[in-house]
Amino acid sequence: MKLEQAAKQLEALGNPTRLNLYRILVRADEAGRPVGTLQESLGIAASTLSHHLHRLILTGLVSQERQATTLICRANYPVMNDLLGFLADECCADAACNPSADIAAA
Amino acid sequence: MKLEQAAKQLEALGNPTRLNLYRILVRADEAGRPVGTLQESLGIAASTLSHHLHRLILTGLVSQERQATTLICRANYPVMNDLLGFLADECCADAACNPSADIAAA
DNA sequence: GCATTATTTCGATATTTGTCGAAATATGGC
DNA sequence: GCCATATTTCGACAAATATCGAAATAATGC
Repeated sequence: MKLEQAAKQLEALGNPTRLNLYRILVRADEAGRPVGTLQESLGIAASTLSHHLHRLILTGLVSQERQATTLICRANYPVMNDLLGFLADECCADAACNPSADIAAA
Repeated sequence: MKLEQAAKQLEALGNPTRLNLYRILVRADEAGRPVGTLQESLGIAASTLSHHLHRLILTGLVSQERQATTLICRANYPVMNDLLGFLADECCADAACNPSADIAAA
């Protein structure tokens, strides 16, 4: 069920620490960010960061790549695009999310 | 902080029952839905539904209007638009979410 | 293979969440 | 004012979450 998947991803983003984390990764773009520097930026325990990263990775929103001893984290844009697509298609069908089109739709 | 607000709204949508609920309300459009029919559609206890509705209302994603003894619930589109805007602006800056533009951006 | 650095897993704990049924409240009609 | 219907609030409880420090694992370089 697609709705379950969307809910999981929304839940993953629905935590201030994780949303901030995800935002940092998006801004890092293709270069990504090693886990270590993420920890410094966020100022949380390594184990806590690992936990949040794990949740983002489980939903597919973030991916990791090893480079020697460090792990590079990157935002997975296609997944976010799918999620935005779901919200637009399933939850904001047609003119519903476009106030100026309400009159035309009615 | 805008990020906190966005996280709250994402969290509100990040539960299968609430996402489903919100979807139903979006599809009901301007007509909205009384709490009672929502309960039938979702098949959950009235108190549970009330709890979920409360959370959606707290974030501004849903609003209610009294009509005699029944409460009509409606999706609040501008709030969803703001949220989508936040995701697009803060978290998917520029070409990041547009795969075809990656080459141009690099 | 050992030391070093990077990251995760483990265990613990306080807080939050999701769910229910029962009781309380609100609104309108008689 | 009382009754019927609609909805919320009140406990209660199991499950999930967020957080930490300490210990374990992974990977490289010597």
